[in-house]
Amino acid sequence: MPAFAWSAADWPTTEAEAIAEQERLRPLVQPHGPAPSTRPGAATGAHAATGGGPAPDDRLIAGVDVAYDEERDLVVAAAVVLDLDTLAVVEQTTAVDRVAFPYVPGLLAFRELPAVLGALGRLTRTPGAVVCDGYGLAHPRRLGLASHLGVLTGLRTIGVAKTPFTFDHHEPDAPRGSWSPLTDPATGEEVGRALRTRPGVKPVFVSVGHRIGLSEAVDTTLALARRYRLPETTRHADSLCRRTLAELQRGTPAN
DNA sequence: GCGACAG
DNA sequence: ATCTTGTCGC
Repeated sequence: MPAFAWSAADWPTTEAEAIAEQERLRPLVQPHGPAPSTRPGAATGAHAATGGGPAPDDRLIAGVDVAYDEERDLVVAAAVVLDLDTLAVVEQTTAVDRVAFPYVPGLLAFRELPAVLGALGRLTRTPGAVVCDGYGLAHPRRLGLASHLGVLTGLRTIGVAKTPFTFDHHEPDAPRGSWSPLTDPATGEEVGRALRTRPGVKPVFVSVGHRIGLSEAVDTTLALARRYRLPETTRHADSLCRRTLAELQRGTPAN
């Protein structure tokens, strides 16, 4: 899945520019996405969905995550592709980059996506969907990390966050699979779901990224989180980017 | 102005 | 996210 077409030169530098970019991309998010045969390309180009690589394989699902070394201004991203049936790792890649943006609630995508796009671009296979560590439509301007990545790549994306952010929810019932609405206190609308992936354990927060519905996003999350609270995709991506950052630091001791 | 705030 | 000790449990 060759590198995606995006120029670092156009990446927002200020919060105002970043917010303007989110408003520009927001209308490009697709709820369920057209049938494969009529599916338009991503916002940046006709064949952006695969970056010019192989067609998406719905039997595969990817997970992405990043780790930081704030002191050296470094960010390491990891992309791990799993077989949706066996949850076996099919392929994994990493990418190192300079931190391109500070952490600002609501603008997380500008901090993490450059490196994530780099890792995804190194994959040989094209997954049918990508699970992100964060939110999708559940966002102040309805363009969280997951939705943003989806619009940029054309790939189907899902957002699975570990905390409620600024949203409201009631505790889901104890059984695995139970869920309750995640609502935006500002508008009252349902922006996602608090989902119990493990009996009696703190829920995860699922929201739609791009080209998928909330129910399917929830089903996919449950399929990926059987033994642990978090999806296997994010667990693998998390350990890989941390491991990579650690050995990178080991080779470049403190200055 | 103050508090809250994905990762 | 990262920092950071010990502790309970499979």
